Amino acid sequence: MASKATSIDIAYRAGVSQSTVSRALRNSPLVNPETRQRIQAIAKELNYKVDKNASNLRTQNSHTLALLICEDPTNDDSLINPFFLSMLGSITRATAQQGYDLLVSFQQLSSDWHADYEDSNKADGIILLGYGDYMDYEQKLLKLLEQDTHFVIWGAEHNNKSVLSVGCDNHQGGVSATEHLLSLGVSDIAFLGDASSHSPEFRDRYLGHVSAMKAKGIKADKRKQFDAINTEASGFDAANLLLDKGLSFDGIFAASDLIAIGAMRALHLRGVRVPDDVAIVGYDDIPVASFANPPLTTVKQNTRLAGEILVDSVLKLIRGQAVSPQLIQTELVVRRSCGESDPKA
Amino acid sequence: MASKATSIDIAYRAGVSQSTVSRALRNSPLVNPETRQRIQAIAKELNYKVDKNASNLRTQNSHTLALLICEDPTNDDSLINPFFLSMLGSITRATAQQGYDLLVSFQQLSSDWHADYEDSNKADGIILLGYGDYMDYEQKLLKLLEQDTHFVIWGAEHNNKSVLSVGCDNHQGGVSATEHLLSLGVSDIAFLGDASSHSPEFRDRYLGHVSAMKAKGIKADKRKQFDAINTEASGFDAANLLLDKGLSFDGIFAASDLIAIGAMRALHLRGVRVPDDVAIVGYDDIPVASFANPPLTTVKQNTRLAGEILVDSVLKLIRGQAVSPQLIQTELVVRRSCGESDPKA
DNA sequence: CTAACTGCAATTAACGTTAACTTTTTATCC
DNA sequence: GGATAAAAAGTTAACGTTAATTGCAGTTAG
Repeated sequence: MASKATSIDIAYRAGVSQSTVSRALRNSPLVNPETRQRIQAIAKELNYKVDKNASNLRTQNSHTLALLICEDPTNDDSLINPFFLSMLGSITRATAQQGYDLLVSFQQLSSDWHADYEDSNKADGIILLGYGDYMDYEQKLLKLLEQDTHFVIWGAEHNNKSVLSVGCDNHQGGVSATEHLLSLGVSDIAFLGDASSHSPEFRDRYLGHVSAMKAKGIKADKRKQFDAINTEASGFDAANLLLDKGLSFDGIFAASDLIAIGAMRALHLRGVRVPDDVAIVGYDDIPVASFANPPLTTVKQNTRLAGEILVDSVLKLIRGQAVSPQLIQTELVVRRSCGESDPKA
Repeated sequence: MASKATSIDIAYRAGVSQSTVSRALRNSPLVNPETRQRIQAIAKELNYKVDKNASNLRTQNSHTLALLICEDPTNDDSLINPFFLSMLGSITRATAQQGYDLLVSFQQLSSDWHADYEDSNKADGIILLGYGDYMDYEQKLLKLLEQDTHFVIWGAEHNNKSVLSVGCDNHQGGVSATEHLLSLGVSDIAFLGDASSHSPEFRDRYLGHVSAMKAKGIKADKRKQFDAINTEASGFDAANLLLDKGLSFDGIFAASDLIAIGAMRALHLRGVRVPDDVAIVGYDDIPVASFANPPLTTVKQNTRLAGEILVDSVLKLIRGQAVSPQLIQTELVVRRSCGESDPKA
């Protein structure tokens, strides 16, 4: 074929007007069923597809969502946080299920993404995926609000009530991880992970940990909290620091699976056995967790559900429907790293 | 602001015509530098962004690529092949680097994606990521060709010379994995992975294995090749089958890391020690590989480079520049699963 | 002093849809 | 059989750009 078929070509062949073609293809009841079928047949034959740009321009919406993944600038491209990748998968499917397309982008924090996607009509709404808070993250969120952009952020409920958020209940996750350790008689627990307000997620997990301890009448020892960011290397370092301090501990609650895995490597090198000497719980249930040695007990975030709710939320926002922040319950996945038997092995 | 600013609004404020605004914003030399600056200042002030739909409609290109990930239909959403996720990351970055947007989609094989993205002008070109060959995959490729769609596929060079492909050299990867085992004195090697034409990648790895053996005067034992698809469970099953057969072997070359990890689980349960009793090499170097127990020696596919080349290739195709299929060399990553010492541990 | 040129900006015609309005055709009712 | 409504189609005006064409000063050349 010479060039792409347009609705006019179809109209010509069908001997009707172009607008009738448009209506017929969108199954408008205003067109005779017989004509409609004829038109649709021709369209199929010519392999016609409505031009999205024209259609979007006319209807002023793009039927597209943008997913922005904001990460700490890392030198290695391939080391994207596995949890985010899992979310990416579920968001992609949820988006497709709703008949929308998905634009994916990893954001350098420096760029002014805040202005881009929706303003240029590339997307009808934005999903922001990112851990922690960055330099000018807040400012940008405010800018988005100011511009009436439709967006949802992944994470804890935001100070600004106008920011719509969807996140897992990190506090509850911290509680159940700690309760699990306590139920096994492990009560001298170290926490590996940043507990400052720079990592709201980690901090909430820590607070959950503290309150679960408190509920059992145990005071969490602040000296046994070691900062760590969400990488294996950072977990390795934190565990070494912990060991170096010479403090007692029979359990570790790591703020993420990557941290836990790094910690296990450190423990292993120092001759500390898991779970015999130290029980360890991670967080996220990334794929690696089940393959670790021993398989890691962890707090699972339901990424499939999370993706669906995120997508559902932006769409509601776009449609002007009522929405409120959502908190998803976590689930403890018991494997061998705390001494329980792994059902799989 | 009431509604989004258009170029007409800017024209009004600047006291010039709308088309002058358009030119000024695209830095056309046809407009007086002074006027241009004035216009750009106003645009910034009004937070103006060109409407992509209008612009794309007019210029007839979308500055967008589509990435279609075709996978075997799996029931669990989150279990996307980690190798693909890594590719996704690198493709995303490469696309952004070239100033393009990226639409990502996971394809159910049933759907008629072949017709969608480029025909509807949503994307200027398509990158196809998928393992193996599926039911009507071929047909769809032909359809794409027929429609003059700009697309690249990930994988081995295609029979049809018109199909542009980018892939890693699976044969060479198979050779180097096997050579490594042989260099360690391991020569009774089982191969876990489909070796039929349904999995061109795996088959090439197998053929590489066979030819490396042959080069040392050893005939690969066809009985020691066990079918397995790219999942941990499948590797587990294949290894059990291998053990059940009672055939001798002191090495395993797994067609993928997931297969290798499943196999290691099976070996572990049967009391076979890695690397003491059996050396094992995987393929892909997915993140899990380095965290496995013992860390897995594997053939690394350079995903960053692959992503760049894929993107570069479609863009060349779109621009009508000459392109030819590319084969990327692999790299052996030595860890402990073959008895070598892991530099990391 | 007119003709040709140059540098800048305005006009205008697409791009391929959708949706509001109009018009024509067909069916219905007294 | 003619008024009336309903069904089906046609006309036309956007949507917000870009690019080709035209217009208009001011400058230069013959």
